[in-house]
Amino acid sequence: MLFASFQRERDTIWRMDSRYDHSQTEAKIYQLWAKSGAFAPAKTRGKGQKPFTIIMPPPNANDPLHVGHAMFVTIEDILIRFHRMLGDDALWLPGTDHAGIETQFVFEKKLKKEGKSRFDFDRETLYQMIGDYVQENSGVALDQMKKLGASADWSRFVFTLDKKAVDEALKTLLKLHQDGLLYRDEQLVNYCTHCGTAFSNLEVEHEQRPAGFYKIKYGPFVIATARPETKFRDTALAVNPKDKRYKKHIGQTLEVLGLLGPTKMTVIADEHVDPEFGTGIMKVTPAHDPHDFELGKKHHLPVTPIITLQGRMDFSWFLNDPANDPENPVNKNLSSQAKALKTKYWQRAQKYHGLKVKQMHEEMREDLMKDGLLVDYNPNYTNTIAVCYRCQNPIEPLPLPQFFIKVKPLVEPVLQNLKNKKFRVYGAGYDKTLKHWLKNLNDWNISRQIVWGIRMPAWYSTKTNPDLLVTFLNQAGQKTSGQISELLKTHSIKTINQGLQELRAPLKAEYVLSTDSPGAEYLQETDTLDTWFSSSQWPFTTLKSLSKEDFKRFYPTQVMETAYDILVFWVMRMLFMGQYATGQLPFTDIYLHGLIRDAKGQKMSKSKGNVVNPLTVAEKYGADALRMALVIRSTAGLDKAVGEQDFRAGRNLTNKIWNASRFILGHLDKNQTGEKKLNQQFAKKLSQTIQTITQNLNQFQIGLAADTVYNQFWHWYCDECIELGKANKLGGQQLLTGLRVFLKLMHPFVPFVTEAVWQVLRQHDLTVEPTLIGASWPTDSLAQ
RNA sequence: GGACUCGUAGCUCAGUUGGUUAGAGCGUCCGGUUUACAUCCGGAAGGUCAGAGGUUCGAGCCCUCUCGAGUCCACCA
Repeated sequence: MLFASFQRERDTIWRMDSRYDHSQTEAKIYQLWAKSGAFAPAKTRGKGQKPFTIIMPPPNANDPLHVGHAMFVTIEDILIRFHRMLGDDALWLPGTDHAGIETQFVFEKKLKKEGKSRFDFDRETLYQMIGDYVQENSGVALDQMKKLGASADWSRFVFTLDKKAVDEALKTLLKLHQDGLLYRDEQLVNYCTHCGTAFSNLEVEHEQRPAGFYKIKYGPFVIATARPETKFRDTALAVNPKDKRYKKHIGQTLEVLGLLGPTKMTVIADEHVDPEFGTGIMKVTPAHDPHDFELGKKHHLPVTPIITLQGRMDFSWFLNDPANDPENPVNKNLSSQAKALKTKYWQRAQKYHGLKVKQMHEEMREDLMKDGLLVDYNPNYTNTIAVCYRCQNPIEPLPLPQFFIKVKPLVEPVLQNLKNKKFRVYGAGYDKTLKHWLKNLNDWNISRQIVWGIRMPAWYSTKTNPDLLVTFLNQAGQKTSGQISELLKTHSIKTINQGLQELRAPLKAEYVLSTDSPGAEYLQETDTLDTWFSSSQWPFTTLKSLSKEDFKRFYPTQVMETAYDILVFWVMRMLFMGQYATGQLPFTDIYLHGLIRDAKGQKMSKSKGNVVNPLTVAEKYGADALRMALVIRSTAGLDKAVGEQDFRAGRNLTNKIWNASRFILGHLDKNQTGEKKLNQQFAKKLSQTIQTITQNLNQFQIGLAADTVYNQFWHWYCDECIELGKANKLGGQQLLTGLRVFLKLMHPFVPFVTEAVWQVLRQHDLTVEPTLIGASWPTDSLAQ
């Protein structure tokens, strides 16, 4: 039985059991690394040292790790350890993301359980509460990454809402503003009435959903629609200019009888209308349909919303019009028949007002039938609708003034750089996907109606914008809302600002963009920036927030490693934002890993109950086993099925490494010299293996490198060479050299067990390098 | 409708610029334990590399088509 102790580690006795027990080693090894100072690069870059920087994709600050995180930790740790051993100036910069919407919604759920909602608090208080909540949970993910062996430089940790990082991100916003690339506009935004915020186009999913399909009598026509509730605010009818059936109506203004009486509608012609679909005639609702909105712009139609931000029907436009009120004096001279009609419409509007869309459909169906306007109703029609990526509720396209970034000028240089191969994308065809996206990207809506995030630094003067709509909690905690000019008569601006919940500025409102308040009479926009706005700048805001020197030394970075499913959300945006803000691409190599699926290749989901918790696996089989299982034979861009048997195989490898080392150590004293020819062959093959693994890793063939080193170690070194050693055909020193080489080659993949063995070697003075994490990568000379 | 990807052993997947008898893990069968490891060792079965055609001295890999599976995008009201 062999005994060993850590060099200079007091009282830590290492017993080489016949089984490798990860639970006895991993925590100690991690501490050893931390103490050795290996995580951080040296104070200054050494002569001739190449930079190697990876900015970690920041996990959500309040989320525990899932298996996807384990994948990025493993791959990035492999790369960083490899380059650290190569002698590069290696930095792996960790951080966490505030994840605006995700986090706020988790917090709101918590509030709901306590019987509260976000509307019970002013935005400052709410922000503080969420901040405290995130603070409480933020250590979890970091500790878990350490358990997986992440050799990141924790001294350079950055959080997306750190003041310095925020300042850097806002500098870019001001630059965009100055360059005329930031604008405020009222467009149809993707509004989720359930989540209470707008989303960018990328955050909207399209789904086939059953929806009722209506054919409704519309004056002389019949129109087909799945959204009958918006017809009250239709502003035109559209037909294809080539459609013979309707040609004669083009340009006509017709009276159309609807559920609330007659309205006037002009028939316009547009190529966009498909004569084959439905009845070939389309109602135009610019306020609630993206295409109708475009059409409305083209034909100068008014934008008249009927659905509120809360997702309820708004008939105030009807109810506020005295002409519609049968009891109003303006209607006193009506005939009794006319009055009865007015009363019917008036009562309907009252009934409709405030209904949710779904209820509205039911009411309408009944009323349409009563009035004989419903030509056909198909309840089994399936339609592609936009749904919220978070809550899966339908997205309402609503007109709302928001801030947008013009992307075309930002994207151009990136496309050029892609064409000129200034950066590479590793991952099945995703370079093509990226190209396609860059070419077809729409302007980026960066406004979000939530508080957890970077507040838009836009300021509205209450003097020049008397029509700002403001909601705030007064000193007694009561909610008050109204136009600012009215509110200021009874409240001080200070009170309003302190209790401010929400500010809505009309599109024409003037604003000043500034990180500081331009004056006492200004109120700041209450919207926050899209989380991706700050993360798109992450590669340089992190480094800049640390120090000028760090930015200079580590930017641009080398590798961006993340899952392919956030290519367009994050990677693409980092490319164009980095290029724009710094004049340089933020990285040169993009490695996209696939998604981890369960053993049967099915997607992991909570509802299926097949979710693998990486920490549970790490506890059972060891972090090394988990890492190996995730990465071995994985391919960039392709999904990987991983299950219990893979973890077991990984665990078996760690045991194999442990026992092979145990054997070598126990047999060195026998001083075998071996046969010269076999020794030479051994040396040659060892060199070849080094070359292969090195080349694999340099070419980002990580799964192949893992597979190769696994097989070479197990089936060549152990099965063949050690057996030759037993027969005294291969020299003991040769085998020891081989062991050291393999420990080094395997270290990036299975860092704990290799380091544990290394420490035993060190104890026996069988290596001069004190730690494996700080050791040099083997070259094909055999002087290891 | 557009784009991308995949189809290799029973299952999950590798296969590095086209180059000897196509590999691994798990599973199956046979054998093995006097001391590195049964979390092991030796051996075996199992593949017309989806199909067809083409380029080539040579194709799992390159090209074309067909079939099958999946992902992403897309304005059919």
